[in-house]
Amino acid sequence: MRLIVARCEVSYTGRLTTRLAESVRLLMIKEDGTFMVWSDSGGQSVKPLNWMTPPTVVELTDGLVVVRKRAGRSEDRLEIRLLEVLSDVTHDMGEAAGLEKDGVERDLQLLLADDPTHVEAGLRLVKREWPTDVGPVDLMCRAEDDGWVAVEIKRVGTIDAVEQLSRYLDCIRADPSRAGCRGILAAQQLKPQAVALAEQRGIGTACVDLAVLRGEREPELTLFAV
Amino acid sequence: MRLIVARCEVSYTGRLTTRLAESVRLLMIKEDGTFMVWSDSGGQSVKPLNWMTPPTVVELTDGLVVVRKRAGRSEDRLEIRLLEVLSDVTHDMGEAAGLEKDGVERDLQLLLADDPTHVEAGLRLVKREWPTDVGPVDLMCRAEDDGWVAVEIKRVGTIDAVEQLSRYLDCIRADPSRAGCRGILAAQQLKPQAVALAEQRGIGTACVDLAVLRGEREPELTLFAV
DNA sequence: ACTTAGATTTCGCCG
DNA sequence: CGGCGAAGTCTAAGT
Repeated sequence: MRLIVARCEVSYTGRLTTRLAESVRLLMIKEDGTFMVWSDSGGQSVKPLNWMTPPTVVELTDGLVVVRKRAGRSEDRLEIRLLEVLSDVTHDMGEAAGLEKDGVERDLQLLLADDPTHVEAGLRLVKREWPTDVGPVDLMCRAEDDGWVAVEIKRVGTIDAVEQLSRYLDCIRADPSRAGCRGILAAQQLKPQAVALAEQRGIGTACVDLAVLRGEREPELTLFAV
Repeated sequence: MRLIVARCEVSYTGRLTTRLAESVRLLMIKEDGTFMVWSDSGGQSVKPLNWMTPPTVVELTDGLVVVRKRAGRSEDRLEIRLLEVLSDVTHDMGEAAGLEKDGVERDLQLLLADDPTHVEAGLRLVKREWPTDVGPVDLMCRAEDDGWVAVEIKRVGTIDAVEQLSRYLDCIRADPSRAGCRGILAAQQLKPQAVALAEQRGIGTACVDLAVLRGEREPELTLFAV
């Protein structure tokens, strides 16, 4: 990885056109060809001002950096005019170990499949990823009274999720044996509008806590965790 | 901006939980408190492995960096165990000039409002952002035969855009005087599925070129164009 | 190869 | 402050 701190001007032409007036910025060039321009305190804190994803061609000649990339029939071009280089270092970082994630929607689905009672008391799983004509429902369950219950799981429950579950329910209820199927939207966070629309459509909502789910999963470990 | 290159282990707990095994990485700390962890060639090239947006509290004590942030009732926490610091430099970048963008959807809309004939020959603008119950239509126009035409503008025309325009048309046509209103989806790039669905629903499509729009903006140039 | 859906999406506008 | 839509979204999975 090469890190250049320099007073510079930047212009980009590609899908859109942008310009950056003279200022001190960080140019970050990764081994894989990724190129980024960073300011210390721009508007969007975790996003580079300009960037180009691999595959790129980087040319550094006489106070001018040109980063190019073929984009369909045209070309993406990032041009940096270097007015003063304050620092220019390169570090070999070797092979990086990948990021292990835990707690995304997939995990939420698995945990709730493991124990659907967190969605509604008495719920029993029939099948995960139950297929319908318009896509798979996350969980198909039976309620305490043996009635069918379709569960859609999201990390954030929005109005779109209610629409999605509604489409599934239309399909599911087309089968007379499941005409009485209920629907529940389960999410870590439920938007008020989603709750309102769900209520309007007779769809239930359940707010689930990942920590609680996890705590119930390995009861013996919770004693030592955190 | 502080740039630390170090062999380190990273763990994050917050909305989800992640772990990074020992490896050499770049720690980037911006003046505004933004904290990022970068590898040289991770999977997602233009996105940090871990990050935290301001406001953050950064503690660097004895081979351990702890970045904390209040997140609702809970706390986001990023912990970096430093095993070997290879470099640690700080640069003052002063005030950065902002990024000037040109060529996003907004610009496309303004250019087409200026000259709707690029959507369809003979089209005349009646109003930009014409209100309906389900949101504003980008352009409301009259065709050469004086018939109403609603235009939805996207940078990339997807199936969603066709759905959106369909909803608008339902509302617009509810008024008997505009029952015959046509719809056109105008985009820089049209997805084949969007074209298919549009055709199915009797909605027109128009592929517009930003460069051509821009070139035709000066009337004297039109004489030589095409 | 293309399409669909998730993301610690982020970010900006507008109420 | 919350909801909604755009983004140079990106990325990964399934078909």
